[in-house]
Amino acid sequence: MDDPNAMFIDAETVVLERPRDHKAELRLWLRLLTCTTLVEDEIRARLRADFDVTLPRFDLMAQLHKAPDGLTLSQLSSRMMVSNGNLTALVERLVEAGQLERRVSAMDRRVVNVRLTSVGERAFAAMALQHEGWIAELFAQLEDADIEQIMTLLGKLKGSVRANIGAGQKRDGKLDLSSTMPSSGPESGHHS
Amino acid sequence: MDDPNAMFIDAETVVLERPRDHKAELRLWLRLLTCTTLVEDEIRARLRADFDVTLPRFDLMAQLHKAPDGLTLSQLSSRMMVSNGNLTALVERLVEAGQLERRVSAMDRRVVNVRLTSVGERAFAAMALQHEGWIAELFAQLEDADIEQIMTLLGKLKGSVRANIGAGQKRDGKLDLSSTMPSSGPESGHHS
DNA sequence: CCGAGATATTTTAGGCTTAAAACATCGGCA
DNA sequence: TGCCGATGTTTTAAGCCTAAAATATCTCGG
Repeated sequence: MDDPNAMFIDAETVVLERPRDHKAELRLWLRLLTCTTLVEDEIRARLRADFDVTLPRFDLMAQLHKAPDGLTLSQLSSRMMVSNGNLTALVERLVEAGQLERRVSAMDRRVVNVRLTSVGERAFAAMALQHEGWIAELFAQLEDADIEQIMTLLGKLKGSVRANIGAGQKRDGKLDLSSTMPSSGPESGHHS
Repeated sequence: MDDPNAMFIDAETVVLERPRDHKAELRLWLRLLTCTTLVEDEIRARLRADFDVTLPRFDLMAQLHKAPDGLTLSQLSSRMMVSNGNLTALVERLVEAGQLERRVSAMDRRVVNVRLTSVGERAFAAMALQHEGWIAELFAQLEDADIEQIMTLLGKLKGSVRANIGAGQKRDGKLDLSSTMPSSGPESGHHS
């Protein structure tokens, strides 16, 4: 460690030898979060002002719209990426409002199936039309090529995150089933 | 629908004459939201598991860490992009936990100034180190060039969204003050 | 000095969110 | 048949979040 060459170590070498810092990734994450929050808050405000509906309710209706045969609560929670217990009250309020109907499955009495009523379907159609326009408006300064590029890069990001989710969970002794699942091994070859 | 000229309208014309559809923008928005949610949920879970801290608390401490002289509640709410009333309870809990201290400004008794205690500063330092590593881990499959590219494109997106925020508020008869404001948005200059 | 607005924060009412525990039901199996 | 572990949903406790109203204080013109 008293190597006389030490005095010749320049900035570049230092960068190579020190644990690499990851400020670039951190900045990217913060920017991603900012973009999402900006859009989300604006859409939330407009949904409220024009339709008196909250974002979670709109999201729930959107999922059901895409599945005309209805969905179970578990399917909903997985697609909306919210916790299971969350849906109970959310669905309840929309049932009360007449926007959707809920019925216990005949096959499996644990399962609750939910679908839009025709009232809910019509209400959603009107909101979805506006919503699409709002997004287009907010994104107006992006060229078609920009959109395609971000889609691709975010696709890569999504893959990276998914591949590394749960990787840190070996810290404690909890069960790790991910290695038994297709395509999401924590050690799935990553080289950079 | 039964316009006799309809038979002569080709696909290109239809595209030009119909309200353009914006499915590409919509897909991009959904992907953006997915990426953010994936990262956010994972970071939230790790902060909880390793430090027993919530994401909003971490965010609050991060803002204060960047401002060693402390911040007012208004500055905090603007930087964190959350509503003002939200902060009262959030700050209160962290004060109780000894992580930060709150004092009424001597200059202006409406103003509350908040800063990290040395305990809070140390706690945050440990968390921030881990946090940076987690983000790097989740983003590991992105090359340096990818990161730079997404940063640029998201910068453009951010600009687009900011430029169009509030533009849709003239729809109904409600008061629109935005045109009388110097420039809306959290980053606009403040005077105190 | 006074009062009208402006500004900073807190309070209120309602809703969203999670993790974890509780409850209900199902399917397999001895 | 009777139990046991897995699965689907609800409940609970705590906290986060917003919009809007209420409160407190400041600034400034008269």
